[in-house]
Amino acid sequence: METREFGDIELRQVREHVWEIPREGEMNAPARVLASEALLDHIGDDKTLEQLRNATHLPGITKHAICMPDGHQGYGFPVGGVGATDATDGCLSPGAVGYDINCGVRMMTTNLTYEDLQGHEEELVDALFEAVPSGLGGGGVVTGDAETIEDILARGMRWAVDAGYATDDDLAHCEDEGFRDDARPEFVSQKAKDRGRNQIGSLGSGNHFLEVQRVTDIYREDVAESFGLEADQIVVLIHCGSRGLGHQTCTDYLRRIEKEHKDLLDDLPDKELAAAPAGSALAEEYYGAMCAAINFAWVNRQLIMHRTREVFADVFDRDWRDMEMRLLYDVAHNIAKKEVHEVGVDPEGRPVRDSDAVEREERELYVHRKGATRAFPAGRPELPPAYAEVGQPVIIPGSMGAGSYVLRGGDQSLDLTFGSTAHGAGRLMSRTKAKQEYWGETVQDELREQEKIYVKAQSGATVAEEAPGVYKDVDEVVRVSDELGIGDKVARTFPVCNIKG
DNA sequence: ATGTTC
Repeated sequence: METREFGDIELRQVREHVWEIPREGEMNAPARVLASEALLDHIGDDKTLEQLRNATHLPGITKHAICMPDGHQGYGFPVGGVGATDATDGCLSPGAVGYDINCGVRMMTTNLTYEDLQGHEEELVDALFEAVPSGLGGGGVVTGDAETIEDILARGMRWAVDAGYATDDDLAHCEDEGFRDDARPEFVSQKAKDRGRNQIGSLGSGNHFLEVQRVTDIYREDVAESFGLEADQIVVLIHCGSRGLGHQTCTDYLRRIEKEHKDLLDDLPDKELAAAPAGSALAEEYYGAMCAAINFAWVNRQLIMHRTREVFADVFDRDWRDMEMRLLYDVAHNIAKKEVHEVGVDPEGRPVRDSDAVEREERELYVHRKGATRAFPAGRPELPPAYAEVGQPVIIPGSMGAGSYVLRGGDQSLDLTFGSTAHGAGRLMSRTKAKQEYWGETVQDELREQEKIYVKAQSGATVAEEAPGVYKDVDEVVRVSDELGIGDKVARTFPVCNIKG
């Protein structure tokens, strides 16, 4: 069996695209990397593997710590990491969720074709840029008073329905129906709420964007039909998170963990893994606060989608309902969730990998997905009726020059990844390096002239940082997901208009 | 990712 070495870490190949760091020393489980040889070279290039091995030290980590094909190093726990910890005697880790709680992506379909849009690209990109708040700092679609922010945190997209920004159909096409019942706004600090108040409905900066795209390829006709996708169709992708509110919430709880659970931190190889013991008051409070920030992010994406419908109605002089602007799905890729999974256990009832298991039991776990997307196959009870028979849509954004993919949850995902797959292309170089290599305006000119992609951004520096060349090959990431059967290719899109911070 | 350096 083939092995690969990166520094002091040796990976053994289990089978194609599956690599394992064997359990040793203080590790509580082996680690696994799901990658082709080419992607593994990227993953071995930074601290991802060391961070993944560190993650296996988390109390109660079950089966494996897993790195998706687009993994790269993050704060403590790798981006592209999945870690399922026992919800009773394990831990809950803000570091394994990330700063941008419920960063995620949604796709809205339309009945427009690329032909309908051609000639209107500049008008559309200008109107979207005008209507959708973006960039660092404040300014949102709505400004919330103290009562509104509480309501948004508690009720997520249900608030948006009552306020006239969402329909029941939108709710039915969102992970968790756009609402986490476990949200506890009282555990979100006043400072975080104050930061969130004037950012309700705003894109933010960095890799966040809104993109109008056309469908170029269909890989599974029957699934695409269930998703309402066909070639040449115009769709809209919205990628953003919980802005300052989620960031502040993460910061608040990292600090409290350092103060209140120093003993646990001292036992971990990296303090940035920052976990609170399951069942502790702090774990319960963080879970309630994180769920509230999750609700905020869903409202954020909903308000941006609402504005997008208004802009399309203006530009094409038609009601958005006539253009059938429907939410296909909204997926979170920075979250933790209590989920029940079947795991193999040893004779003492301890979760072990399948090859060492004597029987299988259902366990309640905190599934941390940090830069990883839920990818549940048909049959999981969490799926909404629209996708119960076909599997959930998974949306994987590529760079602004490459386009994106729609997948559906694969039938191997529950066995391999606790029902997860990748979340994007993954960065190849740092933001600093990107700014040395690229100039924003040049990138925009080339995309427009060579690819008919219209990009408008608050900052030229952001365009340089997000240039297509700074990302890995999204096709390769998706190929691995499809071949492993964790997320199956359904359709591919290509950018038409892109706005960003 | 982020009122981009508590």
